[in-house]
Amino acid sequence: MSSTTTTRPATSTGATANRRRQARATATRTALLDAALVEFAAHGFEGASTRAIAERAGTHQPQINYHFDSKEALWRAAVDHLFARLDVTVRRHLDALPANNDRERLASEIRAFTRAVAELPELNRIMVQEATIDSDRLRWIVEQHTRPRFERLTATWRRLRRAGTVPDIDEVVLYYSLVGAASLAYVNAPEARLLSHDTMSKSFIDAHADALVILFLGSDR
Amino acid sequence: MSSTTTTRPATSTGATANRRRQARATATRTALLDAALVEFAAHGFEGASTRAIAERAGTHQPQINYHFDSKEALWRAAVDHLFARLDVTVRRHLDALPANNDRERLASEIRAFTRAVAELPELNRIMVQEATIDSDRLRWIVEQHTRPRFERLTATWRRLRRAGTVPDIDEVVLYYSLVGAASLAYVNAPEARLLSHDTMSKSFIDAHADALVILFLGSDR
DNA sequence: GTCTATAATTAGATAGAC
DNA sequence: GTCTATCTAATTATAGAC
Repeated sequence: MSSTTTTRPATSTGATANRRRQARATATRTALLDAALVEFAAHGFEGASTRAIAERAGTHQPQINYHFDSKEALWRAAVDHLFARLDVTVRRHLDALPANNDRERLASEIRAFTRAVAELPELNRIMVQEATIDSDRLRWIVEQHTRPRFERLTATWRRLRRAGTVPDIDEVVLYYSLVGAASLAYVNAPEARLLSHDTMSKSFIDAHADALVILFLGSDR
Repeated sequence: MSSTTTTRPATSTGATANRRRQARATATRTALLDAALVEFAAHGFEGASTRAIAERAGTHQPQINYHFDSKEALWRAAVDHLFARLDVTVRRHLDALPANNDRERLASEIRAFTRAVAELPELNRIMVQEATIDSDRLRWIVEQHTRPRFERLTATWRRLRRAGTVPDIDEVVLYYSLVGAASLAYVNAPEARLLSHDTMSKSFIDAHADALVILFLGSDR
């Protein structure tokens, strides 16, 4: 140890300093990603300022252009990060809800999805702000994230609909009705609060998840 | 007539000129309101620029501060204008759908509401962008427009729920599930188009309205 | 990698001619 | 009422010291 420090003292201290610098850099990157999610969700891509993002992350505005190439590259990295968290969150809630048959499996997926979107309101806020007008960002998010999930849900619904397990409803109608019904209470949580109800409480989320299963799959069947 | 023009020619031409100027002013105001709705819906309050709004209205940017006091005053006037159009549009669709009993009346209201939000996608786009974060604008829109409509729908649902006419679902859960299910397909219409489906077509809207009645009221009962 | 300073644009709002 | 010109402040991005 002392031999190491004596044989190459400069290199060793340089290495630990490098390690520290790199850890600090990773922390800055992560803080910027988290701050970006909040700001983009609250003000939209154009309304969010890089200064506000940097300030929320506890660092300086030029760090955004250093760690990411541009405001748009930061946005893409933040969205990737968010969808990865969605998958993890849905899976976590699914594991707690084992299912036996097709109907119970879809019921579990609806409950898990509802709990996940309640946990990650920023995701649907960003989606709804971007999906409102055609743009390069929308095209990117659709091909990267929306389409695979859209195809998976509509395929499942098509199968259950043919089997007569679910109501006779077109799959695109179903997709937007289900996603809209599951997400609006959390996207609009600040509004709901003003209307005198906290939609972020566990009791609301549980009642909401159960209600969606009843609405989309019926109470028994 | 010719006597009028000859007895007070200056006053008369001044009066018609005034009338023309006033008509032009009203046209400018209306054009600004319509342009503001599109821009605010597409980019949010902070993302929309007064220059882009004026250009879309075919006039110049300082006209906004002349006809309205500020960007925020223009936003409020545009939102008032939009909610007034919502009421007219819902009523128009309701008249076409007479109802006999409580359940049929609510079914008609769900169908009319769905068709109205499909016709006015800007309304829910603006709502979802403002309801995402607490602000003076959100508090204003909630007290002016959201709360009365919220109270009306939840009161109706409470009554039908007590009578056993509808599924046993909490009224706040119902409110956000129904509004979300009815609006997302139109709020996110550009995304839906990229996913290969035009949700603005009459056939989609009809299928959607019927599906929501089945989902929220059951297929018969 | 992080900081300060600043360049280059663009924002909302105002002044004043017509 | 409508126009051009412009003010002040805020925006994203870059340069360069450390």
